[in-house]
Amino acid sequence: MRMTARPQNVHQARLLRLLRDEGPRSRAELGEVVRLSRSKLAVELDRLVELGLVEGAGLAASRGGRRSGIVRLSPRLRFVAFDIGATSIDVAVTDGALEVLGHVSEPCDVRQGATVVLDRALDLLGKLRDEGLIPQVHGTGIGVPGPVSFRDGMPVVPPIMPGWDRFPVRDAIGQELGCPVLVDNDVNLMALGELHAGLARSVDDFLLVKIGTGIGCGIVVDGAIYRGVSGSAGDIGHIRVDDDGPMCACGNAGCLEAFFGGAALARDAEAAARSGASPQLAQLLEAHGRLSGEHVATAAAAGDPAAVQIIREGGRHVGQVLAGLVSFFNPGLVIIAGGVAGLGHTLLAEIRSVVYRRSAPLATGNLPIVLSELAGAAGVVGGARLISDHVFSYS
Amino acid sequence: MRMTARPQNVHQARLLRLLRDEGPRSRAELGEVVRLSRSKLAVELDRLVELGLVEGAGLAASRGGRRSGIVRLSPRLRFVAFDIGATSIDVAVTDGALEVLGHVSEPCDVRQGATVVLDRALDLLGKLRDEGLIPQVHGTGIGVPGPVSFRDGMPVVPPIMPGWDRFPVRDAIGQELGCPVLVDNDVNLMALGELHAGLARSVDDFLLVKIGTGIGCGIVVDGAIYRGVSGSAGDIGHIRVDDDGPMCACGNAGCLEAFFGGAALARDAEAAARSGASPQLAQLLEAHGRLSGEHVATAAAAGDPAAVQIIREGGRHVGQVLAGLVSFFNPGLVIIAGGVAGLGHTLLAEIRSVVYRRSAPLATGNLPIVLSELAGAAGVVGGARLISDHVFSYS
DNA sequence: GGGTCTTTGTCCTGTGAGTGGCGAAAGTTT
DNA sequence: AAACTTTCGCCACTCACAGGACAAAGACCC
Repeated sequence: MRMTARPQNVHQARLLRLLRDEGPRSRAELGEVVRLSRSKLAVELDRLVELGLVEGAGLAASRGGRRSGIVRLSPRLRFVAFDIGATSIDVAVTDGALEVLGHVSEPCDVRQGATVVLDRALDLLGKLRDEGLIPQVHGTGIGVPGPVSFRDGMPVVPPIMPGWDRFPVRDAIGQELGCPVLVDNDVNLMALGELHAGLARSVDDFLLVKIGTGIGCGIVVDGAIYRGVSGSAGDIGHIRVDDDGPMCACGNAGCLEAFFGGAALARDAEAAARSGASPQLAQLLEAHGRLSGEHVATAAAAGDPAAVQIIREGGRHVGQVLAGLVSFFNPGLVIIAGGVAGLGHTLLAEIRSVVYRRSAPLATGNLPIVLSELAGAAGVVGGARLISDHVFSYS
Repeated sequence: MRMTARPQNVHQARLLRLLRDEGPRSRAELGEVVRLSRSKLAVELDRLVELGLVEGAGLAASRGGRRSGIVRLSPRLRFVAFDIGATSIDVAVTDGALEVLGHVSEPCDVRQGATVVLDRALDLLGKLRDEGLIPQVHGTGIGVPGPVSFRDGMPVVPPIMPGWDRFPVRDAIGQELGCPVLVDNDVNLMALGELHAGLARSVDDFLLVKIGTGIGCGIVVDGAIYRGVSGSAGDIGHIRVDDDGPMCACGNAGCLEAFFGGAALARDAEAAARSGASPQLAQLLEAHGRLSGEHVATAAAAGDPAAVQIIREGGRHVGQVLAGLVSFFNPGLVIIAGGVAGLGHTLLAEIRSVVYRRSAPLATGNLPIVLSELAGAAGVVGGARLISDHVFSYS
C-alpha cells in the first residue's frame, strides 16, 4: 500500500491549511494571500495535484478579465476521529475541510479496557466504511477521557480508565488503519474543535471548560493546544474551592468536582428529591431510579426552584475557580461545554456573574463567556483538526 | 547617527542568540550546531563581523588538526535595563551575553509619575555612562510594576502607578536613547531573567511567583513570556482564597494579597507585636515605628514562634492558590521570588507541602518548587534578555 | 461584431544564492 | 620527517526562483 501523501515543503503545507480553513479559492486569490511568485505558486499547486491532495474545480467568476481556475482540496481526502468518552464512543469521518460526512455514536463504558473499547470503535468505523464514505484514510485523531502523553501517543495513569495505562493507542490504531494517528485528551480535542468550527475561530488564546462526568479545561495558546510538561495541563477538576466542602474521590475535601462533577450533581439532585425540596426531581427519580444532570436540566426548565438552586450553586463554584484562572491566564474567550452545557443560561449567568465580579478588571474587560454551540461534534471535529494539522504540516 | 546594527536573516539571528547563550564558540563547533554548509556559515559570520556584532577571538585548541577560529559577540555590544519597582529603580548595563557590567539602584516612589521617575532612571544611566561602560546602546528593556500593553509599549490602567496610564514609555525612552526599546511588566522580566541566568535555563514552561508589595506571576510558555490577550496574564494577587478572609483594597474579600501582600504582612506583624504574641516583633516595631516582611524574616530567623506562624499561614495561602495554578498549567518548575523570598525555607516548605498535597499528582510528579537565586538581578537581566531577544531576531 | 483593455496562466531565461569538491594551511601522531 | 587529521578559503556547478514576454480568455466600448 502506498503511504498517504504529505506536503513536500512549508509552502504546500500552508496552501493546504488555507484551503482547509478558507475553502476553495481561485489561483489568483491564493497568489494574493501567500507570498509566492506566480511561477512558484503554479509549481507547488501542480505538485499538490500530482500528490492527489488538491484538484481543480472549474473556473471562478471573472474579475474583469480571463477567469481564474478554482482550486480545492481533493474530495477524496478523509480524516477519522475517535472520541472516546467515559461512557460513550463517537466515531466520525470528515473530508479535507473537516466537514463531518458521517458520525456514529454508541454508549460504551471506557472501563472495559483499551482492547475492547478500541475494537468497538473500529467496528463503528467499519459501519461508516460500509457506507462507502471512506476511500482512503489520511489520518486519525483520537481523544480519550484522561491524561495523555502526547509524545508517546498513550494514556498515562488515567484515573477513570483502568486497563489503559500506557496502552500504545497511537501505534495500535496506526498499525490497524495504516495512517498517521495522534492521541490527545478529549477536552483538548473539544477545544480544537471550537477553534476550528466553533466560537473560537478568531481567538488565539482561550479556555474551554468541560463539565461532565469530570471537569476539565482545554487551554489554547497562540492557536495551539498547551499541554504542559507532562501532558496534564487543564486538569482543574480537583482545584480547591472550599476547605469545608464535600469529600472528593481524590482524597481531598472541597474539590470542584466534589461540588459539581457528574456524581456530585446526581447526589445533590437525589438529595433534593428525597428531602421533598423538589417534587419534580422526586418524580423523575421515581421514574428512572436515579438522577443525572439531564434530569436537573429538565426540572429547572420546568421551573423547579430546587433544581435551579442546584445549578446556581454549581455555577457559583465553577465561577470561583474560573475567576482565578481568568485572572491568571487572561484568555480572549471562555467556552463552557459538556453535558452540563444543557443546563443553559441559568448556569452561564451564574458563572458570568462570579467571574466578572472576581477576576481582574483588565482580564474581564472584553471577555465573552459562552456556551458551546457544537454539542457532540466538538470532540470529533477537534480530533480531525488535530491530525489534519499534523498531516498538513512540513517539518 | 547610524542605526544600531541588526541581523539580516534568520541564520544570523540564530547565531547571535547561540553566541549569547552558549558563549564564544569556534567556527567548527558552530558548523556542527547550526544546519548550514561551511561556505554559508562563513559568509554569514563575515557579514556579522562587518556589522560589528561579532568578532574573531583567537584560535581554539586543536581537535587533532588545524585549530579553528573562535568567534564571539562584539565586546562593545551593550544592553540597558530599567527595572522600575513600586519603591525603587534599578538600572543596569550588560554586554551582549547579558553579563551585568554595571548596576545602580536607588529608592524611588513610582507614584511620582512617569516623567519624574523616568528622568531619574536616565540620570542613573548617566552615572554608568560616565564610568565609560557604554560605548553604544543596542537596546533597552524596561520593567514597570503594573499591567502593560506590550504592543503599544505603555502601562494600561496600572493600579499602583498614578500618572503612568498610557504614558508612551517605549517611545519616550526610544527617542531619548536612540535605540530599540521594549516595555513589560516587571514580573515578566524576572521570569525572563530566571530563564536566562537562573534556575529555569533548561525549562520551557514554568511559573515565577513574585511576592512583594503585590503578588504576581510570570508565565513562560515554550521559552517565551505569555502575556494573555490584554497583557494582564499572571495577575494572581486577587485570586480568591477564602470568602471569609480579610477585605482587600480591590473591594473583594479574601484575595491572596489581602492575606499575604506587603500590607497584609505588615498588618499581621504589627498585630502580633501589639497583642504581645511576639516580644521580638514588638521590639522591632518600637525600634522602627512600623514593620515589614524583612522584620518578620529577622524575627523568624531568631526563632520567634509568632513570626514563624505568620510565614506559615502566608505560605499556606500562597500554596492554596499555587496548587490550583499548578494543576491548571502543569509547569516544569515554580520559582518563588520577591522581597518575601527572604523568608526562606519556612515559607518554601509550607508552599511545597500544600502544593504537593493539593495538586494533581501528574502535575507534581517531578515539579521542583524553589526560591530564586538571582536576588535583585533577575529584573534587569530579564530586561536585557527581553530586548536582546528582539534585537537578535529577524522577522 | 470588431477592436481594445484587463486579467490569468504558461513558458522561458537570467540571476543569485548555496552546495560541495579541491587543495592549501596548520596541527598531531608515530 | 612522513603520514594523517582538521580547518578554511576558493571556485565552479547546480538549482530554485523571480519576473518578463506572450498567449488565452473574458469584459467593455463603440
